[in-house]
Amino acid sequence: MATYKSDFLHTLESRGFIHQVSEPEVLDQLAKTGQVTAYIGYDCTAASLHVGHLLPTMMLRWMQKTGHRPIALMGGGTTRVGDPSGKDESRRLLTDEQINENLKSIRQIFARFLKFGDSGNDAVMANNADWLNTLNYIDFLRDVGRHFSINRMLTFDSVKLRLERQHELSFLEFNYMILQAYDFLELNKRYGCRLQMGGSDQWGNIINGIDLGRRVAGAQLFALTSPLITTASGAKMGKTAAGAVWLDPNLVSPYDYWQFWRNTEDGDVGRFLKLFTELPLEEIAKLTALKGSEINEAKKVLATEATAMVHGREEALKAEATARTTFEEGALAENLPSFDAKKSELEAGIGILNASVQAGFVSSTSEARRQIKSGGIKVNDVTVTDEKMTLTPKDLTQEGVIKLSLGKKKHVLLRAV
RNA sequence: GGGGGAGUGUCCCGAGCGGCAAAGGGGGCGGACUGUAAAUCCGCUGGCUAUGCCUUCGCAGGUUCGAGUCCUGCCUCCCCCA
Repeated sequence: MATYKSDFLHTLESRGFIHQVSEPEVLDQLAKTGQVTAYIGYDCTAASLHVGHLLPTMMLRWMQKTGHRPIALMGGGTTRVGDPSGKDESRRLLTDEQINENLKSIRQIFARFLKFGDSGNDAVMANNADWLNTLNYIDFLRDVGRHFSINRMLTFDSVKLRLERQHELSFLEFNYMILQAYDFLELNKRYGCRLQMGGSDQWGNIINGIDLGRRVAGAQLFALTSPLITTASGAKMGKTAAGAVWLDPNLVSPYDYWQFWRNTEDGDVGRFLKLFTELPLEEIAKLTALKGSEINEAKKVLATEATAMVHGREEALKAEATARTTFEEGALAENLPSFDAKKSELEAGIGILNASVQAGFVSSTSEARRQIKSGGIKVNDVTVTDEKMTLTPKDLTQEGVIKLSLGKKKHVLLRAV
């Protein structure tokens, strides 16, 4: 890889964000001498962003930090179509109301990463529904459609794979790549946007936009993609048993978010520190050099930094402290997740099976039974052996709570109210 | 339109002579070992008021003491012919 002269590309490169860049020298020169505007597209199929969105969002953040202007493009229009890339089945289509609601809540999450506004290199949030929804079909075909070769489109992986595997690919989905190319063109017109970034699977789509821009507007546009992130042991990143790791504190608490990063595999710590925190590289190098179990210190730093980015430093430190008391001191931490139980019910005795379900770490009493059988459930750090056991006021600790645990990592407090 | 094939445990893939809560994987969860890691090994992986009861094999009926398995109709997908 070339060594970049611009802060922007140099930073991305040295932190491991770059997979492919089109015309790297030209882009580097542009970024060095002036302000570049770039965008990344996000779909709005969910009401929150998750860990998988973190990497592209960090790219936007670094962009802004190095003096350039980021655009977060919300796919309010394209979400109505669905990207076929890498999927065998069509995405379910969402209603406009759903899409708009999702947009609203996602907007708030973005505000934590980027400074939005109207001046200098303030970030812009655009929504492609603004231009896609009002498209006139005939005009679009004539102005844009003529530049796309079906022959060529059929060779793109996203299409080819679907066809080879004999899976359905509707015309609607087939158009996705055209719309995405059009987005690039439109953002170029509206904001002078010249660079589109995205995951490596977006390369083909981005190139389409570049071609369209050259043909229609005579613009020189650029592509930059980031590598696909998997864990050292090959699993997809950001998935846990409970599903996606959301960035919304109402969906995944700061404590759980901290825990997610704390449990990073050894082999990923260095890479993740570079990608998901803003610590200087020298410091990361020091942390990565730690051997054996000392690497746990690096994981804590990763967890706290990553959590601070999304939930604020205060929440991050609180999560760190809670983890320290719970795991390292074996003591009871007040800030563990908790749920309430009525005092009267507790006096009558709450069955451990039901309590486990209420605590949220098992989904049925049957599962609770199984966990007890294999020694996975603890009350106040004592393994439960009898599934008929009941919790009573006697089990309350001095702090007035009962600590329920599943396995070694999941702890929930029952509070009597 | 004609001929052939497929749809299985609501995470996925996939076996299944009429006795089936249904083989085997993957994934996940728990246990052991560790360092809240990985790898490895062991156990579990429909629900419930639980030595029993209830609900599951595309959908709806039927045959049978008994149906994932046989029959009929329907839906969806794929292949070949038109």
